[in-house]
Amino acid sequence: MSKETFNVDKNGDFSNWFNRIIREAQLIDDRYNVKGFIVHRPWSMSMLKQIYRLYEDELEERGHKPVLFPTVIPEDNLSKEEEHVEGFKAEVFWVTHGGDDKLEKKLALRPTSETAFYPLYSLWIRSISDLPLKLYQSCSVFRYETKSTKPLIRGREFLWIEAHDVFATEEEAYKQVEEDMEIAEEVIYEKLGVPFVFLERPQWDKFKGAVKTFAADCVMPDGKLLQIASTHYLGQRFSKAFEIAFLDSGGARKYAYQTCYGPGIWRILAAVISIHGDNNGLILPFEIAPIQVIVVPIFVREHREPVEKYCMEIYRGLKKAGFRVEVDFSDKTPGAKYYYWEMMGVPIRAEVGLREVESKHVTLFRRDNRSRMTVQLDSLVETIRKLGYEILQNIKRKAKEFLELRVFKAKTFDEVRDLADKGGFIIAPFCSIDFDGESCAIRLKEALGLEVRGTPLKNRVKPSEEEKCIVCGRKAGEYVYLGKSY
RNA sequence: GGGGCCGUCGUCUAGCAUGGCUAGGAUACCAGCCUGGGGCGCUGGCGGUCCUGGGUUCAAAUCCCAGCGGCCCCA
Repeated sequence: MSKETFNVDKNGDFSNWFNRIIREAQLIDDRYNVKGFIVHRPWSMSMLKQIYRLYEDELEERGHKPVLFPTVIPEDNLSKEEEHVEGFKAEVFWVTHGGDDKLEKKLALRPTSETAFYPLYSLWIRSISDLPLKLYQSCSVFRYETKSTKPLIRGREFLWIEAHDVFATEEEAYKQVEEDMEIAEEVIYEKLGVPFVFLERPQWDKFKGAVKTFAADCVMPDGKLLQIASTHYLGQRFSKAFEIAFLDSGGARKYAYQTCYGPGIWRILAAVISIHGDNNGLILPFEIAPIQVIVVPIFVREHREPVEKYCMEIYRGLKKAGFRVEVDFSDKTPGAKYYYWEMMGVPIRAEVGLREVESKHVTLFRRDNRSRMTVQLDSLVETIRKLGYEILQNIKRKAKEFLELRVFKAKTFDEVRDLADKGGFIIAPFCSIDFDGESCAIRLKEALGLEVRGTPLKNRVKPSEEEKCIVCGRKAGEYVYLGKSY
C-alpha cells in the first residue's frame, strides 16, 4: 500500500479535511493576522477568476452590464431603507477617521451595495425607456461577523457578484428572479457540478429590505447546508426610499420594481472543493482548474533529451488547442509529482517516458476515478477535450447522488427528530413561512437545531387537508425544507 | 449568544506539571552527489522576537493578567 501525499479522511472529519486542504493545496493563507480576512493564493485566485468569468458571461448574455461602485457608503445612504439598515448595522465596519481627523460623516465599508447603487439609479432612471436597467459588479464586501469565521465560507471580507436590476413592472421583476435561478443552474450545477436546491426563504429569514428572498442551498460533506447564491424580489421598497421612479407611456410617475442577486463566489468555490474532493485532495472541474493537464516526464539520464523534447511537443500541441497545460520539469521523482498534482486536483495527468516517445503515444491519468489510458499523439487534443467533459459529468453525477441520498421526508415531529442528525434536508409539513410560522421555527431550532430553509420553487406541492404542522399541529400550509446550516 | 481547547523555525512537534545548560527533533528548503513508470538515499547548510504586551521572580517558552489569532462543541 502506497503512502499518500494528503490522506485525510474527508467523510469522517470533514472540518479537518477542509482546514488542511485549503492550506496544503496552497489555496489560501489564513495567517494574515486580522480575524476573518484571508490571503488568496494563486491556486484559489485562478479558480475564483474562472468562476467569475463563467458567471459574468451568463449575466452579460442576459443583458447585464458591468459597473463598479465605491467601497464606502455614507451613513445617510445606508439608513434610507429602514428594515435594511436594521438588518445590517450590527455588522458594518465603519471608517471614522482620515489621518488624525475625525470624519464628519462616518463611512460604511459596503456590507452589500443597494444603498450605494440606488441613489445613482434615482438619477439615471427618468423614463420607461431607461428600463429595464441591469447592472452588476464583481467585488468584495465587508461584514463584521461575530460568529466564528471560516475561510471561503464565512469571512469578514468576501468575494461575490451583486446584480441590481430595475423594471417597470412586478411581472418583469419576478421573471428576473427566475432568470437568476437559471443562471445559477447553468454555472453552479452544469459547469461546476455542484447540485443545490432553490428555496423561497421564510419571511423571518429574508434579506433585510426585500419582499421575498430566494436562495440556493447545497449540502456539504458533513451534511450541513451552505447558501451559495440568493436573489431577492425588492418590490418598490427601495425605489420608494431612494426615489427611483419613471414616467410611463401615459405620462404618470411610477416607482420601479427591483431585484438584486448575490452569487457567493467564495462559497461556490468552497462547495466545489468540498463536494468533489476526496481523501487524496482536490478534484477540480475541468472548466475552472488552473492547470487542466499536467505533463510529467519520466526518464533515466541518458534518455532525458528525447523525453523532454516529446513533453514539449505535447505541451505546445495542447497549449495551441487552448488548454491550460504545464510540464513539471522539477527535480522530484515521478511518484512524488503524481501525489502532488493529485492533491492539487489537476483533472488530467499525461505521463511521458521513453515508452511513449518510441510509440508516439501518451499515457493519461484521470484524477476523478484514478484510471489510466493510452492514446496516440495525434488524437490527444480530441481525447483531452472528451475527457474533460467526461470528468465533469462523472463528478456531477456523484454529487447529485450524494445530494439525493440526503433528502429525507417526515410527517411528524418524532420522525423529524430521528432524522435530525443525518444531515442534508428533511422535507416536512409546516404551518407557514409567513411571520406567523416564526414561533414554530424558533421552537424547532431550540429543540433540534434545525432551521426552516424554505419552500422549493420547482415542483412546489401544497400539503393535503389532513397534514399538520410538525411543531404546532395546526393545519400545514407548506412542505418546508429543514436542515442545519453553516 | 453560551461553553471548551489551543498558539514554540515555513510545516508538524519535544520541552511547560515541579521556572534554571546554547529551546531539541522531524519534515520542508538550499548546495553537492545519487536516483527516476507511484514519495531512494547520503553529506553538509539555512531557518525560532517560544503570538503580543504587562506582571511575579535572582531567573519565564514554562506561573499570573490582558489583548490578538485559531480550532471545536452547544443553543
